[in-house]
Amino acid sequence: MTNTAPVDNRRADLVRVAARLFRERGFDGTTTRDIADAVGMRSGSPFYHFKSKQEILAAVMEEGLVAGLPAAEQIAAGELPPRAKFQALVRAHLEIVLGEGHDFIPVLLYDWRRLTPELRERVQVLRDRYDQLWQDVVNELSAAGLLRSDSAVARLLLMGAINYSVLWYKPGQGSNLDQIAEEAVAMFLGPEA
Amino acid sequence: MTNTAPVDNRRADLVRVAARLFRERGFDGTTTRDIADAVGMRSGSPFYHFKSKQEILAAVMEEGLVAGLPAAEQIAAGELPPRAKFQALVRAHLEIVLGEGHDFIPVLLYDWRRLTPELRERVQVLRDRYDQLWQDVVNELSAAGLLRSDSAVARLLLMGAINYSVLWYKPGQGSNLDQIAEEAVAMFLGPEA
DNA sequence: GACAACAAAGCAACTGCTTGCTTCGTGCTG
DNA sequence: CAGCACGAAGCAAGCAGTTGCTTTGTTGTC
Repeated sequence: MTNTAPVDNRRADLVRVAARLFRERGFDGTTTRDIADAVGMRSGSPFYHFKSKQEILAAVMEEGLVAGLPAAEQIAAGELPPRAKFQALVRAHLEIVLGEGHDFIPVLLYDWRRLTPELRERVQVLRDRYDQLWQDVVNELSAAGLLRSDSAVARLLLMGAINYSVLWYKPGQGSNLDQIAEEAVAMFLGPEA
Repeated sequence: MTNTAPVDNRRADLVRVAARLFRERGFDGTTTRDIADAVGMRSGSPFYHFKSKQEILAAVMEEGLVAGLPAAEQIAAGELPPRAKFQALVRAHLEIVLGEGHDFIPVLLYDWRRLTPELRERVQVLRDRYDQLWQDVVNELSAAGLLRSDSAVARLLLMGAINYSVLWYKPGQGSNLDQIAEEAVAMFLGPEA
């Protein structure tokens, strides 16, 4: 097997390392020198791979969305009954948001406003797919009588409850992801049929 | 009527203006010069009133908590039945988080991590009171059979759903605060008895 | 020898904060 | 009441460090 993608390893390194730093310290709290240091480059070299610091941020967010979408889309398009499907989606989302090494989506949640309008629009395209996917599942739940509403507000409240966990979840302390997913589903959908 | 409190108006101005700027642009996205400009001072003058930029941030957060706590505590200590009490608390919290000119708590949610450990500890004292108050109401709901769980995770999911609205709510566009409060209560507690 | 992938060096703007000084109302004192 | 001290509030100027980014040179590789 020949090496079909020999390059771009350093670029991928930059994105991965930037994601971690952005998550830990925030976008403004991370300098391009920090990122360069963390991958063993000099301070100007990242700009060979990216036009600007903001482009790195956008790349981090897109990486997270591209990596997370397939699993979520597979669940949403699957044949599970509504409640099980919802639980699977919640669990997958928790993994995306809180899983070890998964720094990309937290960065998106934290530093969305730091993107320039153009870059925001670019990333929004992927975000829309993710939101639509959740809306579809919410509509299914509502149609099955498991949820009171199928409005966009209902979806935003649900996603908010889960996304907000980036602010309080500490791995290996308190509930684990499975337990949180169960508790969330129980709270939103009420007792099991 | 003589002017009994002539002073500290400028300091209060600084806090109010800083809250607005911090909310709009974030803590790191706002310079001390921006704040000085907005109240008609020169760049160094805010440091007569505050030791550091971080102290301004802490003052903003404390202002928001001190202003919001009385109303919430009154609701929590009141004699309303559990469901009505919860709805009132949710509505009051939405006002604190989304109401016009209420920039203080959004700043707390956005830029909590920007505080130094010492200042964070100081503000946390007030935050704890607010969290405990919510936990009490959650426990009441659980005891009344209206909620599946009285765990801290349950409270965090609830507060997350509501707090997350700072990221999507646009005044005068879509649902208003009353409607959001109703929808949230209906979703969490299920149909009315 | 051409190109990808950096290093080396630095620029220009910005940032939080400090320092020395001025202005102005207030109260005290002779 | 004149004269003065004094503290609150802020100005003017600038320092020292940081930041994103650019420019030019170098090196390994196909």
